[in-house]
Amino acid sequence: MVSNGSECRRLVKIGTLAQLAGVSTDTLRFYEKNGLLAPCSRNAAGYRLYSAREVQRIRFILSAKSVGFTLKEIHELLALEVRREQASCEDVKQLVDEKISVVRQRIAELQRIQGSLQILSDACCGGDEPASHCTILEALNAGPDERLATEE
Amino acid sequence: MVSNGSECRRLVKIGTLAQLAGVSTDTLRFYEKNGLLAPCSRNAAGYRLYSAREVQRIRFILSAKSVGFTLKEIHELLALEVRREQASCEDVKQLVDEKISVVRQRIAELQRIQGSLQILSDACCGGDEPASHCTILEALNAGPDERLATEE
DNA sequence: CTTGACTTTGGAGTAGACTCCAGGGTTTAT
DNA sequence: ATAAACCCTGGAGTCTACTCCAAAGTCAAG
Repeated sequence: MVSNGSECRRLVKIGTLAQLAGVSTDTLRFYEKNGLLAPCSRNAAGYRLYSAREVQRIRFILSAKSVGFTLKEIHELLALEVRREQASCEDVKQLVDEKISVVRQRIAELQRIQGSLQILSDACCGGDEPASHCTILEALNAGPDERLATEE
Repeated sequence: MVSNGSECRRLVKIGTLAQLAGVSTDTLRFYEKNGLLAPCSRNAAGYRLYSAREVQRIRFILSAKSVGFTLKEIHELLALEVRREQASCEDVKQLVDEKISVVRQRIAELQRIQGSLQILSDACCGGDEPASHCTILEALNAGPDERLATEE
């Protein structure tokens, strides 16, 4: 189970990386084909070998994916690279700042949804309000005002 | 204040709703076919008619979609409905609370990404740090904990 | 040395979420 | 009253992101 070869320098094969990341080997090859995740090297037999860096990379990919970034967008994020001495620095900064505002917007959307779900949850069983009926749309409508001011 | 049964004053046709929401009419019909958004009625010619309620609904759908919910998940969110007097209340509450934790997790992911992008942005041109090179992965690393424990 | 788990490539198939017709009927502005 | 603009249905096509072979090479244990 645990590889003993101390010569291995922590390089892992595709199956191990797949298990670490919780995806299939097919998915890893698919990501490679699409330029998201290349093995750092191959062994004599042509087996893909991955280092800790790639473990980190696949985790980032999955994290970004879980919040709705497309593979193309993730590719862009991963390609972002600041080199202070280069003239392109300003361009990169602008790009990054655009991404930041996208992310902020998404966080705001999620917070709205979370708030509505909280109202929905509070309206249920626990509260003393006369609400006998509530959906997420009505909760969204109720918004920050109008209703419970109960803070945690 | 009190909205009566017939809110039929301002019914719009599919093209108008599409424009309001910034999607195509095809998309609206697609959502209808998948149970996400039905017109509140049809006119004599069979044209779909939508009320303010549906405007709100499509906006919620798009908002949820933009943060990575699938149409199936959105369907579930929209189906969430609390009726205090019903026995199902506890079940619904549990479901809602599960959704809340999913949303919280996504917010946390996005905040991590945002933090990394901010580091990336700060590393660029403005900062006084000796960083001559920075990627989002390195920014992620630098972020909360300096290092991830590689479990093995 | 054999067995079985693992890896390779390439290519086909699938689910989700649209997107784009074709061939018709309806509404509206001039 | 007629053309432009809109709407209808049904079905085919597209794109993304996998997922699943098949045929063959590699490796570790017994």
